[in-house]
This record gives sequence, C-alpha cells and structure tokens, in this order.
Amino acid sequence: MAKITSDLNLYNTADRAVSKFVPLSPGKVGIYLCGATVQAPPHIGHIRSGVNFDILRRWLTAIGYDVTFVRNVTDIDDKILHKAVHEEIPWWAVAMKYERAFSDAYAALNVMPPTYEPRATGHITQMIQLMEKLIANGSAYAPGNGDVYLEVRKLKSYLTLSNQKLDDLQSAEDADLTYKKDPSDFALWKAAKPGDPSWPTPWGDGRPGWHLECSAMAHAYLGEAFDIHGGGLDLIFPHHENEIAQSESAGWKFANIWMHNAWVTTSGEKMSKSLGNSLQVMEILKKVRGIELRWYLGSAHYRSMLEFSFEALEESAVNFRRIEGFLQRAREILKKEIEPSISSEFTTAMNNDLAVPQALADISELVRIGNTAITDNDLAALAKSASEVRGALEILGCDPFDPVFADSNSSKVEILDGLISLALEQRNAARARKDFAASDEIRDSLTALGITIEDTPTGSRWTVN
RNA sequence: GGUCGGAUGGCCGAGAGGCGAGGCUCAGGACUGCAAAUCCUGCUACACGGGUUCAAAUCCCGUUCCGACCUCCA
Repeated sequence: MAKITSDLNLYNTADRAVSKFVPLSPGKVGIYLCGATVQAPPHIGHIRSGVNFDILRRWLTAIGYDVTFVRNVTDIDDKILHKAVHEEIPWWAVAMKYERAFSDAYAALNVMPPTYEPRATGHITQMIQLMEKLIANGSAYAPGNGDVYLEVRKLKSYLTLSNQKLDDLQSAEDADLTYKKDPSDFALWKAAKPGDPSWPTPWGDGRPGWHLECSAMAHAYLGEAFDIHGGGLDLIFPHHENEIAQSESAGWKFANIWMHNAWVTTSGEKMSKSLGNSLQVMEILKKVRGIELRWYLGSAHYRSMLEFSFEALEESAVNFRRIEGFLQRAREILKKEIEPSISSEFTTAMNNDLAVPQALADISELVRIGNTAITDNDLAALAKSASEVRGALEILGCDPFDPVFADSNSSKVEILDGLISLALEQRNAARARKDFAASDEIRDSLTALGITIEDTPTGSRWTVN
C-alpha cells in the first residue's frame, strides 16, 4: 500500500517509554505473541489481546512492512491435564477442543490467522536442544529426578522487564527445595507423573514448562533476535522474565521490543473465571455482531484497561452502526465500490503508539463531513471521506464490506429486496395520493418485522435492524 | 514488603503546561406529510490538599481511594 514511513513510535515495556520503531532488518518485522493456553473457551479478555495485536500487524503491513506474525498455542499444561480428568476425555482432546474454540472466536472477530501458529507439543525437539545448551553452559541443571531448572542466581541480569529485585519478591511459601537449588529457580522441564503424558529426554521422561515453550518456538520461527514480543500485562512476570532469562542464557538477543495489552475489567477488576460464562466470546456474539464486538474491544487504547459493560458495548455498537450506515449510503450514492485510503490524521494517530481513540475521533469527523457532502450532493467530497473512512476501518479490522463479515444469506437478501420493494411501491403510491394512513400502515408493518425505512431525496431505502 | 498502573462530564473514553478529542445518552432546532437518517446548537469534566508558573486536568510534594503482579493468567 504505502511506502514505509519512518516515524512509527511504539511503547516498549522494557524501558517504559515510547520510542521510534526501528526494525532489526529493513522492511521486515517479526512478532511473537503469546497465545492461548487451550484449557477453556475464550472470554473477551483473551480476544482483546488478539484484536490489539491484529491491529498492530495490520498497521505495520499497511505502512509497508513484511510482517511475520507468530502466535503459539500452549497445548500441554497442568490445567489441561486437570480438565481432561474432569471432562473424562484425553488431554489432547481437551486441547484440540479449546484450540478450535479460540480459532472460531478469532475468525468471528476477523483476527487474521498468524503466519505461523506453532503448538508446544510439536516443538519438543527444539526445547530439548535449548535445555542441552543451557545445561552445557552451566545456566541450567537437571537434579536427576527428571526435572530441569534454570539457576536464576547465576544470571547476570534478571527481572529487568518488571524492574524487580529477586530478594524483594515474596518467597513462595511452599517452595520445594528437594530438587531446586534456590526457591526462585524455575522449571524448564517437569518430570513425568504417573498417568501424565510425557516425552523422553536425556534427563528422564517429562513434559515442557510453559516458559521454555515460548523461547524455543520464538527462536524456531523468528531466529535469535526479533522485533516485537507481545502478550497480556500479566505475563510480564514471571513468564516474559523467564523467557528472557532462558533465551539470553542461550546467547540469544531475543525480543527487541516488549508490548503488553491491558485487561478487560469488570467493576474495576481483572476478569476472572468466577464470572462464569457470560463474558465468553460466543455468548456475547449472541447480543452483538462480531464486527461490533471487535469495534468495542479495539476502541480503547491497548495499554488502557477497558471497563466492560453491556451498556458500553451497546453504545459502541450504536456508534459503529452510524459509521457503517454512512459507508452503505455512500456506496449506493456513488454507485461503485469505495476504494480504501489512509488519511494523514489516521496515520499520525496510528504512528503514535497505535492511538486508536485518536483515530476514532478522526473517523467521526470524516463521517460528519461525508454526511454533509451527501446533503450537498458533493460527490467528490463524499468519495474522499468515504474512502478514508473505509481505509481506517480496514486497518481496525472492521471494514463492513469485508467478505469475512458478509451475510451468509446474501442470496436471500435479493429476494428480500424484491419483496420490500413491492411494499415500498405500494407505500409510495399511497404517499403520492396523500393517503398517509395507508402509507404509515405499510411502514409500521415493516418496522414490526425489524425493517427500518428511510425516505431520501432519491427514494426510499431499507435496512434490517 | 517489593514492582507497576489507575481516579476525567449522566455513561464510555482520549489528552498530558495555554487554544475545552470523540462517541453514547438527554434537551432544543433545521429538514420531513409524520417518521427515520442527517446536520446544527446546548448540557462541559479532570479524586483531595498544598506548591511551581503569566498560565496546571497535565509538572512537584503530600493525602485518600481503586486495581494488577510477586513462580504456569490475555
């Protein structure tokens, strides 16, 4: 689309500041996003992370970068094993079931499939290689029971991302020092327990620790150094600190920039599973369309907490429908597809650490200008504003004309249009003879069916609510 | 105890020394046979107490309240 702009600025958690983005390799960006542990259906907090980083990816692509986007699936984990017992199905069936649930949710919200979507269990070889390296150079140790630990006190630096001191941490009250040299040492690999799945290693049968997976997979797909590592705020410690510890101990540069999205909150608190099922993506999609949920989740700045309520969701959907309605009217009036383009205001906003709220203000202004152009019958001005609105929505993943969001009953829409046109002909005949009782009766009947009629200078148009 | 973040109008949500983001709601107006849609106008806020400054929502000091992480959470 556009040529690469050199003035994208991003916030880096590592130095708590916004700075100019400089790719490691000109024209290319590698991103690793910590994806889901597939042990439950996704709630809107999970999917917000997906949406936020999807917007980042789309913007990087729009300004000309060749983006490699990796989002992993953690398909082996304590919770998955527990769930398998609870649901009385194999652990791998649990993982597959919820991986599909996540995929469905991502698809419903138009989150693009990652370039690569590695599963942890598919990368045991790379993990063993990494552990061999860490043990060989003295960073890690295998106490003999099948576990492998990283020895954090040997690190030249640790906890730099969260800016903590090792000795300030509240020590785990139940740290088991049978095998660990220090309570802070963390498991790279966990010895097999009877009945649990396991893989053979030189140190005994076992399964991967969470942190090790991500280092191994990021390395496998993006190399020893890559541009952006993302995830939720709550992953900073311990997960990302431990990824850094392992990867730097292996001699890798690892991530250049760390980006973290904030949570969706309810009553000011981080969402938790105790809230039940009501905030699962698929439940909310019974109330609003996918494009509307995406608009809502994307509308706050990615580093700000988003306080969820159904009222706010509905308000946001109303706002979106106004913009969508404008684009539909514009297409009808212009009698052609609207070519997306990027306004300079939108570019400025997005280059400022993805200032989506600022971009939204610009979109509102463009819609107002466009609607005024419709009133003034200024087709050139209408085409320009509609084009810039569509271009912005495309980056935000909310283009109403995107086939992803197309009505699956499009063939029936034509039939519906024919039927409603018949009714509107009757109504217009009644209006022509000033028989408003009859014309209103037709309109009321249509309204009762959920069809809204608008009379415009060029005739009546209809929309389904 | 350590680390990090937050408090903005009826609601959501930006901004980060001056010129009042934007949306939603509500009220009034224009247009319309009436509506709908659209446009215009109005309602105009920065937790509290000090301080710095010509000027503070924004910077500094203090206070209150809320939240997150501290070893497998997006």
